[in-house]
Amino acid sequence: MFVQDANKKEITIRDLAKKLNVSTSTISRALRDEPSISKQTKQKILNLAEEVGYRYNYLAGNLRQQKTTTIGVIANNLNNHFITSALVGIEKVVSDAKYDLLIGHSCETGEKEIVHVRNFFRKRVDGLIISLTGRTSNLSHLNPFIERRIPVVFIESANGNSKGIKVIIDNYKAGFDATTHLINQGCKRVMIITGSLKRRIFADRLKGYKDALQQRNFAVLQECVIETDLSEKAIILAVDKILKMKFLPDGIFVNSDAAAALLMKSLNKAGIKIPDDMVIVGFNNDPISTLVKPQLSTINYDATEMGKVAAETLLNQLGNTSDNNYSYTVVLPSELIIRGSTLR
Amino acid sequence: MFVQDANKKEITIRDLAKKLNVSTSTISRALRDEPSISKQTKQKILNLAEEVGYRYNYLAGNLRQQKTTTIGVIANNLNNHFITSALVGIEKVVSDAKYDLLIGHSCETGEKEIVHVRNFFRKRVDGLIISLTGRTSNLSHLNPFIERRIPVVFIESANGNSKGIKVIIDNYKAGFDATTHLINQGCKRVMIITGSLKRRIFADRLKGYKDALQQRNFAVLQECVIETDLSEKAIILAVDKILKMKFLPDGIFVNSDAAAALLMKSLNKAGIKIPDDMVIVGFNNDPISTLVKPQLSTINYDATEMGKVAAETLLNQLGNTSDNNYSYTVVLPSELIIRGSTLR
DNA sequence: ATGAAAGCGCTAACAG
DNA sequence: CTGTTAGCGCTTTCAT
Repeated sequence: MFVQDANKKEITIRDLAKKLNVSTSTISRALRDEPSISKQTKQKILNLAEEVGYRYNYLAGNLRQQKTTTIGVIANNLNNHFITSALVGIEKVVSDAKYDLLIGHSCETGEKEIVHVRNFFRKRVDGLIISLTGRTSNLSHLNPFIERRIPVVFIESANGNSKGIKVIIDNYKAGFDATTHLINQGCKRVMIITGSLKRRIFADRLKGYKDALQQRNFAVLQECVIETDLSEKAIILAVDKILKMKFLPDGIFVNSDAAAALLMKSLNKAGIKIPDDMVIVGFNNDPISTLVKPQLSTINYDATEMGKVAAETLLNQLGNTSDNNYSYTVVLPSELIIRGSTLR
Repeated sequence: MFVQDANKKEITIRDLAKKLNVSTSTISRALRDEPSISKQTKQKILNLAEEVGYRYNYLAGNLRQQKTTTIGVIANNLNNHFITSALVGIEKVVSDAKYDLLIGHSCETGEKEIVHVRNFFRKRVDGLIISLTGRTSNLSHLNPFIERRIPVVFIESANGNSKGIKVIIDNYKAGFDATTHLINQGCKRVMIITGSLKRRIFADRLKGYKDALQQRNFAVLQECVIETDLSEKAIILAVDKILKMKFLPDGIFVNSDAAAALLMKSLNKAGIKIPDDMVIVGFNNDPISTLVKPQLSTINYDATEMGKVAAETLLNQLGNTSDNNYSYTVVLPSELIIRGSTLR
């Protein structure tokens, strides 16, 4: 019985047309609810379609109309609370707008990013949302999109002056605020653990960190800037490095909450007490930041909202073939949240 | 200059055919590297295609071949470490196989699940991977897939005897092991905080919990089974409930690590010490389980591996129109990990 | 308000 | 090894 069903031929508008003795154009128009078709014929057609289980063939429709109603998302790291939260926002907006969401995972590797970009281009997505990997410096793989004015939105990953729309927070300010807070808490030796400085967001935060120090007449020390990929391994290594330092830092600005939590745990294990011996501020306000003890001070911003804005911005761009408005930046708010890890 | 590019017409195989004075079939065959075409013509064609920037039109090809090379995934909750880890595995296998991944987020609501299932059916995905919401009891929306023998894989959400492939762990055993461990740690009053019992996975764990108690001659108390959606709010409510109990539990089996971590924090706040006053075992071995103090005992299994297996199983099913092998269950290993939260 | 006809870009059966 | 032909299922002029 099931096998029978499996072999059932799909109903096409031609079948409907035949049964009702009208043309396929009429069927097509009725199904799309065009005003030119009379109420009665429309009703007849809709009823029959329902009855025989007709399903619209997007393959054919899309070919005819040369569009896919599909948005591509390329995530640099799906094991990341920020990205998945942003994805929630993107999915909501995109699916509410009746678009489909194609997803690719670059896994922080440049080659995979390129493969996915190419693939999405060939698959003719109507737009692209991308969070660049830390290793991406050359964006030429995006040229096919840019040349054709297919909207590209960079989320949380503005990269120099590339074309396209950037949705970010003010990372300079966030870095400045976090660092200033540490200084205000009495820190004399503030360290920063940053992600890849190839990524503009981290470079901006670092600049904020440096300016905050200089404003208070603190030297910016080479050894107090540790560039990592913020992975578990990298944090373990960073801890080793810290513990071997002649002068321990008394405050650390860590560019991710997950990394900050891990750092805190490792420092604890080495006998360093937070916040008594050292204070720590994280980034992102991940759920984890309130589950560790002490709770983490952090920079908060709404990742899901950022995803929504990215998707809305993208949808607004659709059909825009002019050069105007193709490239701009949206800056969303962020704030410092002070918790136990910096209070003593 | 860019605007010019934007208006550039797409090259088709017909264009290539004209330029080289061959037929479109030859072009088509050459591009697909069919052996029937001579090396020379192939080379000529490939060169020209490259030169003029030809891009294959999947819209046309897919229509012609009546397939999409697309897999749909419907996630019940993207704010969930298990799901996103599984997604990593799925994405890897699917994209390695040159398939595309369409994603939908049901957000734990049955209606959205239905909408996405319908949409993916109409979009003619070649297969579907789904993690059901806790509210899904009726699976009739999947019938269109099942009737046509389009592969459906349930991940971490076996539901009764529905058709399709299930990829799960032995939740009965996991529940049994976790509970037995608590009893072995001296607990006389073990509580379980479970997710929606409409979901088979939770029902199975509960069964394991009950059997473990009975095997040791403990009564199964109604008040010691709290059914929730494992959300933050629900856990806060559960804590209230616990604190008001006449006899406090001395051990709690919580069906998610995130919930367990939050529970631990709230109990701490109420002056209850873990593991001294109460021991806790979580589920999933989320990263968070090692970042809280004490570290959480938990049930470990590999979510990414589960995603991979789900995707591989699905791809294996493609093209199988027979009733054999359409429905079966894959059980992956899981294990209890003992950490500080149950050691006293 | 409806129909006829052309065609989106590709593939496949058949012929040679 | 290559060409001819027909068509996948839909939309869209242009008629009427």
